Amino acid sequence: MSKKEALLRAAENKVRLGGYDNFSFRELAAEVGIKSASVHYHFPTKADLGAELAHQYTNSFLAALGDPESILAKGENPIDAYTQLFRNALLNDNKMCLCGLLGAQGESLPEKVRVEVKRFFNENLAWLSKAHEANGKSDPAQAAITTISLLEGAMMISKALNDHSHFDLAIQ
Amino acid sequence: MSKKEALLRAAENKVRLGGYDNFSFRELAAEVGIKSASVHYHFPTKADLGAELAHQYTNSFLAALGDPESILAKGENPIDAYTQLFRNALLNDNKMCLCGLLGAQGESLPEKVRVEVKRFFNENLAWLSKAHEANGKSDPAQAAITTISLLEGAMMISKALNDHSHFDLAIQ
DNA sequence: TATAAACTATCTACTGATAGGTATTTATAG
DNA sequence: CTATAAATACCTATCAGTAGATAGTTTATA
Repeated sequence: MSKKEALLRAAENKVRLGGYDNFSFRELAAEVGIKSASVHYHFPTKADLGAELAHQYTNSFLAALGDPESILAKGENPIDAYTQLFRNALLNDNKMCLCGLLGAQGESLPEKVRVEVKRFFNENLAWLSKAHEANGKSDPAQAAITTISLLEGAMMISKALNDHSHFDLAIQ
Repeated sequence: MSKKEALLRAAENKVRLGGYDNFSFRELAAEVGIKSASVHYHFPTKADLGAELAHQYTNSFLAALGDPESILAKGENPIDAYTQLFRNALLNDNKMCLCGLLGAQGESLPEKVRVEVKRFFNENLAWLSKAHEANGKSDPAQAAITTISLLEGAMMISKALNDHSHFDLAIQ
């Protein structure tokens, strides 16, 4: 793993635990074994790092999802697959959704970070609409916002109360 | 309004826009017209301020809700009343739920702040359970976590996308 | 020999926090 | 009634620590 990748992974951990202000170039540098000034070689500003982090996070998330149609073709419910992806993020990593946390912080973020967070939610809503439509839902757009709201909210509360059983109860 | 109250109101605005790190004693002091050192007279540490803020926020929220039984006695659905309280917080203030944001940041917060955030969610879940039970729901605890998850999540996404119509669509 | 990836050294700005001082008000004891 | 003590609510000045960022330099790679 390159230093640049290592910096992004270290930043992801910190942001998912405490938000955009929860990492500094000094901390990241120390974790990957370089000096803080060198972080600026890979990312000119903190906003650049944050934006690239959110961008990659969105890409990984979408890649892990695959296509709703092909999930359905395998005889699985794409909404269940989506729910499980969230559940794994919470249970395996024991961390918030990166863009969930950044979304809540939106007003205080640099513009280029906010743009990437918006992209995450727009792409997710599009995916979920497609999935609900494939499931024959009468109002796919409404079902989409309901699904992602429930999952993000349940994740947040489970983290706040430090009890993942709330998540499992919410998604029943 | 006393300086202490003014400090808490100023802090609430900042936290609801960007989280716990989004205010400093200097900023608060400047806003209410005192010096940053004087803020320490009212709140020994930043954690003390944060904890008192979350505590008062929870109290105000519960006070605004009233009792589920008495809402029902007026012929209204307590869950609708609860939903409207969230909606007003989003539309009037155009800000996140204080404890929603702090809950997501949970891992990076001082312990005494985290305790107050937990209190917010436990009290809200208790209220919602009572309300759903009064409505004759078969599993009030599950309905409660579902309700609050949906509302917190919808609020977060509406803020992230800067479009409150998502909230209204989600609560239909 | 050019480029990439790091370095050292330094800057300004801001953070929460503390020590110690100054009025003003309130409560208490002679 | 008054002198004194204490509490309230601020102040100035300052601290050590950390923040993001920059300029200029070195080292390694291809």
